[in-house]
Amino acid sequence: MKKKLTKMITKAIQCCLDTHSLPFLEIPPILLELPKNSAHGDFSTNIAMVLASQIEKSPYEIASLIVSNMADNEHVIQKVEIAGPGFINFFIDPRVWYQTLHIIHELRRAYGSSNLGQGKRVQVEFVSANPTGPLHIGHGRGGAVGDCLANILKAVGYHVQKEYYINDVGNQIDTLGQSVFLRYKQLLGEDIDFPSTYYQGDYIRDIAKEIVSKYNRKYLNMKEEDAIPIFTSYGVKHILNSIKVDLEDFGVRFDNWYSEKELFKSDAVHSTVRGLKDKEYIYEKDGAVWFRSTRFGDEKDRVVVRSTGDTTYFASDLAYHKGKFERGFETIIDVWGADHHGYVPRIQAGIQALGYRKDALKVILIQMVNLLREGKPVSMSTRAGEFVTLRQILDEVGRDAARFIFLTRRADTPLDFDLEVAKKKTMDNPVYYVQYAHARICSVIKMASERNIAVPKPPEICTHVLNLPEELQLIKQMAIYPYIVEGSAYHFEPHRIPYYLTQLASSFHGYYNKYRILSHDSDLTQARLYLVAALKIVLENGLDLLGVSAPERM
RNA sequence: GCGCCCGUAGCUCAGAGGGAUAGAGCGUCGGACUUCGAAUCCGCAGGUCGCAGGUUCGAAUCCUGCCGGGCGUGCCA
Repeated sequence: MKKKLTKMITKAIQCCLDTHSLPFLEIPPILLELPKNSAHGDFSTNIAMVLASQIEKSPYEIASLIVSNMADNEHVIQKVEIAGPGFINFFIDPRVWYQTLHIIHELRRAYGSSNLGQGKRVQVEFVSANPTGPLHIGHGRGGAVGDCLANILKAVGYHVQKEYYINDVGNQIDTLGQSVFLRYKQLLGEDIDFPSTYYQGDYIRDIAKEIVSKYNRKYLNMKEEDAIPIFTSYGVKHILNSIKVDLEDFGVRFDNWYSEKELFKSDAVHSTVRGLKDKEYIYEKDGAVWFRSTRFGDEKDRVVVRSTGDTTYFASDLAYHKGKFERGFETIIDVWGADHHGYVPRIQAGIQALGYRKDALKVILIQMVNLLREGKPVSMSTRAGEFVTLRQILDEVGRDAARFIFLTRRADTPLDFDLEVAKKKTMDNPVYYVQYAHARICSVIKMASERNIAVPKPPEICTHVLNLPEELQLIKQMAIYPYIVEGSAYHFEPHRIPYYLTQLASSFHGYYNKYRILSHDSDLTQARLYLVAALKIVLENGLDLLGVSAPERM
């Protein structure tokens, strides 16, 4: 519909140019918006005002010219008005809106999908928590956003891969191995002074216990430098496994798990540094090796090889991102915690130095989650090993509520997550509001079928009896769903989907309370069933993008 | 100090490539179930969009400066 109107307007302007009723000018992109106020029509354009700034004619005059030159061959427009400072408002013929019901029923699961992405390859990397401890609530938010974003991009026609980057080498991992080893010795009766810089959580002890029960005192007699690597890899494997289980239960499944260790094995880290050296982006100072990121706008140069000879995390990241492009992704998306935002300029400098476009990388920053219970903050201290894990959230509030709440607010604003509110089944918690709309529709359809009324097929339907303002409103809302998905993809903003779904559910609940779907009027009953069945499809598709279930009963 | 993000109703937040009269939910108060699910609906109240300038036909939205909050600013990850 939008495309049709755009085309008609463009033609009308072209027509004005041809007849010289408008002076020569370049036709700017025509923006059609959906007015908030229904008195302003179904679509509205400001094109006359935009043109007025280029030529000496009043917006009203230009608008009149455009309108009088418009050819509505398909009779889709019911009425056109010029209003306000020069808006052209279009009122669409209801028959056109009824078409969208047919489209929804025909496309079903595919309704809302498009080919915006044209099959371009995109990678979304998210969560990527270090395998040194269980996932916490912040990872949950990142997981929900990354997963949903990937779903949305897929829906608009990108070829998407979801990846988890495993930082399985480096200081933190070494510390993990040492922590487990010390707990192991402690369990076997040695008197141990456990350093405060080591991982304090109970899960470390659990891993040590497991090793004791499997291997008993075997590693006690071994030299420490031989034993610790064994504890390290055992710990990593164990923790990574529980991370996978948690994510699975959270409904997040990755296409690929990428190991930093493999990056070293293939010599990618060092060869990336060498490659940069050839381009003179690398120099030595104070015994360390530096990357000249200031060349690309970073505030200072960054170390890639420490004076100890160890490469930095940043060096790995350069190699990792280079590899992403080499694997054929045109766009790569990194979902990071906002506390890493200072890292963005240097990694962007990096990919430019490696010869890729700065905007080929999009970093989505996820703000922190404030965990509350009944309005009061829940204390969390990573160092003391006291934190609320994603597992606990899943057990307490459930996957659907957790995901929906994570996705309802913009990623870049801090989020208050109240455990008690998340369990409530009221409008504090819009998950159930949306799911309830879906369940209600299922219930109505079921009731209808018990009365031997099936959801009708398109040719049997008299959609024109759907002439209530609420019904047209619902149809129009469903009609914009594909635009919502596209906009959400274009701006990398998943939160638009839950917002839309809540509005859609609200329109439905209002309609449902005011009118009856099943009545003695057979035509009307059929038409309304057809309407709500379409609504059910849209709700399902939307919830599916969020990774939230659409229950038939609740 | 410098950099990034955020300041919208009492609270939590939307506001869709500048658009017309800035919207929801919660909370207050008052109403609606013998009829398709009351996890719902309807109504009332609530605002100088942090402040001050600028850009223009038009700004919550873009630019500059200030104020307030968060985060970052390692040869840590």
